[in-house]
This record gives sequence, structure tokens and C-alpha cells, in this order.
Amino acid sequence: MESSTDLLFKALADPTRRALFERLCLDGEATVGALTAGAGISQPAVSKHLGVLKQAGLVLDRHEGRQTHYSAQQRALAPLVDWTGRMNRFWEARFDDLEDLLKRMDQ
Amino acid sequence: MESSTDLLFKALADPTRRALFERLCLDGEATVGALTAGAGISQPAVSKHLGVLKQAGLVLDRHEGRQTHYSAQQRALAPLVDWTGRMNRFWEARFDDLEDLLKRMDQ
DNA sequence: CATATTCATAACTGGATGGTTATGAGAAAT
DNA sequence: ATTTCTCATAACCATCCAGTTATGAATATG
Repeated sequence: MESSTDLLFKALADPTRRALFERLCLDGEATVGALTAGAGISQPAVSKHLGVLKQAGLVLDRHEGRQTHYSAQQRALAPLVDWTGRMNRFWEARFDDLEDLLKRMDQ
Repeated sequence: MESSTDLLFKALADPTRRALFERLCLDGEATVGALTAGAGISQPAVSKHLGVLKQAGLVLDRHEGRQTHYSAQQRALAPLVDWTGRMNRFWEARFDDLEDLLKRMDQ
């Protein structure tokens, strides 16, 4: 079983995939053809990347005639934001402890 | 050439590596032996993971006698936080635009 | 000095992964 | 109906990667 957080990190680990997601964030919805034009790789490769992003919940697809429009689903980044927050909270906590210690030493 | 952001994402993509980093964040400094005890994999595997984390700037190592102490360097998460921020800003911006539009329509 | 401990590195292996070309499915156009 | 267009999937390949065992380097211990 693979956790959804794991899927998320793995999906974003590939730079080509991140670039696709970034473009969708910046420019909004785009077709596979449009995305392929700027990606520097073949259309099937782009489709596969989009499949991975979709599985991670990072993009949505919408079928319109013979083309598929993909769009970013920024909400899917939430677990990543939460995780970094948790990791940093401990840092801040330890920082606060240090401050407390210094304060107590000052008295 | 591999960007430092890329190194960061790739380093965190592996669940074993994330677990090691999380442990260092939670419990602070630890030796390779201690980390190996809880990792469920061989010591060389742990050492390799720590090497990857170190290269990504996520951990620091301190040699003391014959043991090496590793500690989390939470600051290294900054680019990740920035990136998620940038990706979400556009979402918020578009959200703000929608709010503006609704406001203007309301007048 | 000899031995034990702790970690890092080397060499290897199986499986995942990112790319390719070929092809098929479905919708539009002629 | 045939052709064209857009995308997804299949099959394949090279490379990367996470794990292993074996071993060496450096430090502590007897």
C-alpha cells in the first residue's frame, strides 16, 4: 500500500512533471497537445506524466471533443504544506525552548 | 547539472529517507547505529540515505570518535515551502480575482 | 599490539522509472 | 465512408535507484 503523501512526493520528484504542474498553475487549463509543445518530450511521455499527476490528485482532466484539458488542483498540495509545517514546528519548538532557557537564565 | 530544488524533492521522495529525516526532526541528533536500529534496513543502506539527505542539505553530520551524529537542518526545507507558496499564490490570486469580480458585480 | 566497534564505500542485483516507437480508440472534418 | 486529428495505451529499452553483502578505515578497548 502506498500512502497518498508518498504518491504526492514521488509525483513532484520528477522535474518534467513539476514543470507541467507549474505551467498548469501559472497558465491554467491546457490540452495535452499544448503541454507537449512546450515539454521537449513526446506526447505519450507527457500523457504518462499527466497520468501520474492525476493519480496523485494534482491535476484534473476534462474531456471536450477529441481533446483532453488538464488543470492544476492546488489543494492537493495541502499534505505537503502540512508536512513541512510539522517538520518546522519542531524546529520552532526547540527554538522556543532555547528562548525560554535564555529568559530563565536572564532572571 | 541538477538544481538544488530538484535535489530536495528527490531526497524527500523516498519514504525511508523521509522517515529518517522526520526522526531527526522529532528526536534531534542521532548516530548512524541508532538510526539503523529503527530503520529496518542494513547499516550501509542507512548510510547511503543519510548521504543523499546530506547532499540535499537536509542533514548535518558531526564526527565524534568513531561515531557520526546526524541532525536535521530544517532550514533546507525553505525552497520547498517557497515553491508550494508560489504554486498556491496563483490559486489565491485567481481566487482574489473572482472575489473582485463578484464585488464589482455586486455594486 | 591485537581485537572490537562504528561507519563509509565498493560491487553487485532486481525492480522501478522515464523515455522511445507503434498502434488503437474516438471525435471531427471532408 | 474515409480521412484526419488528438490522445491514451502497449511494448520495449536504457538508466537509475534502493537494497544487499563484503570489506576497509578509523577509533576505542583489552
